[in-house]
Amino acid sequence: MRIKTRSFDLATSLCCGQAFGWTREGEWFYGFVGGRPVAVRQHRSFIEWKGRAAAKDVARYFRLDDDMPAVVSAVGSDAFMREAAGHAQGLRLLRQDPWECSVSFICSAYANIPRIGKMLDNLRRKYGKRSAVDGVELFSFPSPKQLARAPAAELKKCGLGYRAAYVKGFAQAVAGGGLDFAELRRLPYAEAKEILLRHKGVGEKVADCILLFSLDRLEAFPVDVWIKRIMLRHYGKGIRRLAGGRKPSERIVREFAQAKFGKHAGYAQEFMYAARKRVC
DNA sequence: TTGGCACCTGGCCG
DNA sequence: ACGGCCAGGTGCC
Repeated sequence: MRIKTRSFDLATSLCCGQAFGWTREGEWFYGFVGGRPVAVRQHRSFIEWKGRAAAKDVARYFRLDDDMPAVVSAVGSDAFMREAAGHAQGLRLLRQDPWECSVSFICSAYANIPRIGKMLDNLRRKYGKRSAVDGVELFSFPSPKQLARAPAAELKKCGLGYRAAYVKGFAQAVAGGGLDFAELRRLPYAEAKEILLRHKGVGEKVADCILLFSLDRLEAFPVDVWIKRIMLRHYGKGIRRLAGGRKPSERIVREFAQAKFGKHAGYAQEFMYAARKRVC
């Protein structure tokens, strides 16, 4: 099956660090869309895939509903951001599953990218269901129930370390109905974030990642060490003014960015991150 | 509200 | 080889 696209680049979107579940073999990417195992590739302006995923789920996952020229013009109010967006051509945010996205970023704390990928892969292999597409073996992401009942020591052995307790607690909240993603999706940014922050292992940055990558809150602006560095380099003057002489905190950087880039601030963050080696 | 420190663990560096 | 250092943050004081 295939879908025609515009302003879309599959590899850029899948490899910019927002999702961890994809493995690449040549031009094909293997992973899950809408719970279904798929192999996806880009051919000219088409997204092409093998597997039983529905076209509407593919379009939804890759956010083909976003109007990219409008997004770029909304966030590109200065030369630096326009240049960053230019180097990140075709990058889309992905609309990920909130549960998997939450666990992914809870695991991201104080780890590096290869290690985060390893932790999540270990969880899939230990608790997920095995399937295959095109002869390639794939494991689904474990359900909240599965991780809720897994012994913390077992999660630790997947390489989660001290994050095991956070993941287990979060899984119990989701499995037990104490956290409802469908409800979060309906709430405004600040209210949804406040609820996420109640859970151990979810701080400001992780909450913003969950909101941006899975709950359609495009005004979320996750501030990690990279983004903070880039923001201070290019907007240091304005940020320090907002900080009122104090050392700029992550919160100040985020508030500055949200005020400057507006309701699509999250895209500005992704453009900067993707272009960091080129222009930052 | 802000600032500072410890943290599981695996991969990299010297 | 093998010990020290650091990593996409968070909890806690």
